[in-house]
Amino acid sequence: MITEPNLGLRDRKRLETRLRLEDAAVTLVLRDGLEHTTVDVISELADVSPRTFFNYFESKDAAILGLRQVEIAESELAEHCDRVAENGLLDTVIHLLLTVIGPPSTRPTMREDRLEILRRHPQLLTTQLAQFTQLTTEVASAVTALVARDARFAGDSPAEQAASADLVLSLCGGAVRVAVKEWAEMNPTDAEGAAEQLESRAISLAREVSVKLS
Amino acid sequence: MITEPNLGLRDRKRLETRLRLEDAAVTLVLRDGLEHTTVDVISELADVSPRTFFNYFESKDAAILGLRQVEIAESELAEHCDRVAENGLLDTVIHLLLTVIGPPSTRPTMREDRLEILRRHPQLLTTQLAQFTQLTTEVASAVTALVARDARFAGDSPAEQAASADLVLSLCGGAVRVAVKEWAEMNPTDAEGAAEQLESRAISLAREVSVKLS
DNA sequence: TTGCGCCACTGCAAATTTACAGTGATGCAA
DNA sequence: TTGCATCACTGTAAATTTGCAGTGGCGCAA
Repeated sequence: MITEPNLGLRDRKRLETRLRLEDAAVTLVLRDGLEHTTVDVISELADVSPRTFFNYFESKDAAILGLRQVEIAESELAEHCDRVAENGLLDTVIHLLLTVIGPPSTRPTMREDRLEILRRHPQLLTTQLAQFTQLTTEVASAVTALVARDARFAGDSPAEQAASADLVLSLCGGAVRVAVKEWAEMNPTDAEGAAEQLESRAISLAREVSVKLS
Repeated sequence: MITEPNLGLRDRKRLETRLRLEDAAVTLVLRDGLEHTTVDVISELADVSPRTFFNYFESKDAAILGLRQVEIAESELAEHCDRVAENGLLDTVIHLLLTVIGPPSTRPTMREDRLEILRRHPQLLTTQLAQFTQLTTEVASAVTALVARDARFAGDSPAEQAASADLVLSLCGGAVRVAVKEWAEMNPTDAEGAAEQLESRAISLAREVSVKLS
């Protein structure tokens, strides 16, 4: 059991429960197939009640695919706003994206297992796509809020701010995507603690490009 | 991990938490001594917050000695009352006593460990004694309620009922004590599932005597 | 003696989990 | 076609856990 530092007891247990549910879902689907894996047995294997399952995931598919519920609370946004002053907009948006995507699972083979599941049950791709769409929308509005609070865009019109937010999101999204791809291509044994490096790698990618373009 | 049957998810987890706390307390006291074992480290080893510790035990000593908080809820009493109709008063009181004492821990060496702790830290005997006193008092009032609901004592005065309750409690307490002593003297390897036999042994002891005296 | 820190323990509000009783969709057997 | 069972999912109240800010005792150093 990898102990997550910087996390209080409550948050650590929440994370562990989420991972137990994802592990149980993936394991059971691989063993018994999608239709024979009910929410009840997933919850039983994860040692929580079925109702708790739906406190963590919007649907059975979401647990199988590891899709997190996307909703940026006002308080959370405030934290990110504080980051803007210290670290700049790019860093903040990248941090926000990684927060939304969530920490990669502890199980090393999780990625391969999920790809195998998608291969066997292509209907899950629908859920996958829908989630990506919603995720982009949600994050976009948050980024808009962040841009509106940034001094450099303070005088712009709302329309201009929205456009800037879209561009910032594109840039940061691309940086995260590249960083994740690099991470995904790493030798699994090297993946130790790469989660933290993911953020700094994405940030330096984004900064590089933005400096070159400025 | 021994799975307890007949128990819902909520009750099973509550039992596991209690046992984790008792295990942690005994382990740490044996390793580090009584004064170096704080509630904080016990809770940390049991993976709950220190506040939760005090939801389960009235004091640090209670956890070390495995003394359960004694309080017989109205609903619990109602269940026991149902047993009176089916099984008779003696069976019911004995069942109540064993419920209050609580199921023996899963760890086989727990008894020896606690005796060793009492040897090293005799001041814990004070807590032990105090608890026994309170336990007797609490159970006594419950037994009084049970007697009051028993058809054979229905016509008696409250004073007579109270006296009968005391005698019934003495008899059943003695039976349980003898049964526990027999159990404690068993070869530890034979102690498998003896918890259930404990009750039937105590019941037959009490019945034997009451038949002989009637 | 005084202050300071550690520790046992408590009160309380907020977060989390559970039990339970639903609803609606879907498949399957009579 | 008509139940009937199963399953995904939801609303809600109650149980449980946690964080936090205490209180009070006690030892120990200045």
